[in-house]
Amino acid sequence: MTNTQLGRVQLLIMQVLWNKGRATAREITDALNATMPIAHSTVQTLLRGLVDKGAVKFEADGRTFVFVPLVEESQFRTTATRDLLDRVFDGNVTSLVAHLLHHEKLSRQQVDEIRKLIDARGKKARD
Amino acid sequence: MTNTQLGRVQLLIMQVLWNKGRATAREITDALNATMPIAHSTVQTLLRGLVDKGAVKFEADGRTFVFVPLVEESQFRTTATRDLLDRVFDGNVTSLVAHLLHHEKLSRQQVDEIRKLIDARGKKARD
DNA sequence: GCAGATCATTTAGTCTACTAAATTTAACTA
DNA sequence: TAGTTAAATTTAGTAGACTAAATGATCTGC
Repeated sequence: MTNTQLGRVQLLIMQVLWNKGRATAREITDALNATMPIAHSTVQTLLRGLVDKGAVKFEADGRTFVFVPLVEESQFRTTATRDLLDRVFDGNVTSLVAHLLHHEKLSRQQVDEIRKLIDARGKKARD
Repeated sequence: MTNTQLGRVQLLIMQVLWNKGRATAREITDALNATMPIAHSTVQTLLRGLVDKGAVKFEADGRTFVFVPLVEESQFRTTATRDLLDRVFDGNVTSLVAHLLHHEKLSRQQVDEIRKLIDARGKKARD
């Protein structure tokens, strides 16, 4: 299940799980409430949806469930990035990078860091 | 109105408009039907939504409407990219670029091209 | 002038995500 | 064991995007 579409709040829940590794519904609710107001029952409903999607599994611990992410953050990042690429940039990675370089603020440090990434990548470029 | 959220099909409609500059509902329906089946009335409904959002305006030409994009593609790309950046990459451009370099296939030509973009960008980097 | 075509508008339904109250179930505690 | 607490489940509702049939309005050719 490497291709998982997530809703806005579902993604926030996954981020808590990626962060903690595993968590109960209550812990997730509390973590989210540090930033935004959300009812516990809402979190539970969304968690059920994530289980249905196969993004998360749960294990019984006494009478409560502990939720564990099945999809990894990097998998999700790939899905989400490819979605942007396909929908908005005609599948063209170069065109997305060009957009970032032209329209997002970058410090000299960040530009240097990106150059290093390119150099590293260049060494192992295929075809 | 530089921050426009668009639905999946609404974006396809906008892409036709960006392409042609201006078009009637019928022309848009025909263009979309080259790729996917969609009813003319669906296109008209979505166009009304785009007008409500301020993404598009229309001019009367005889008894038909000619639609004209108000939001530019590059504006939309900025919105969509920033959305990905904020939701998925913690607002960190470098981290998105790193992801692209690690997880998307790139030919040597593409890597070279990206390096050129960086060099050009590096020359005018602020702070 | 009217038949057929074409356009815009109205109406209506589905689906997904989100929201959370209300209810039920289970367990601990005094 | 009765009562409180905390969990899970059920139920219900909203909103946005998408879908398109049905209806209404206007033009065009004959």
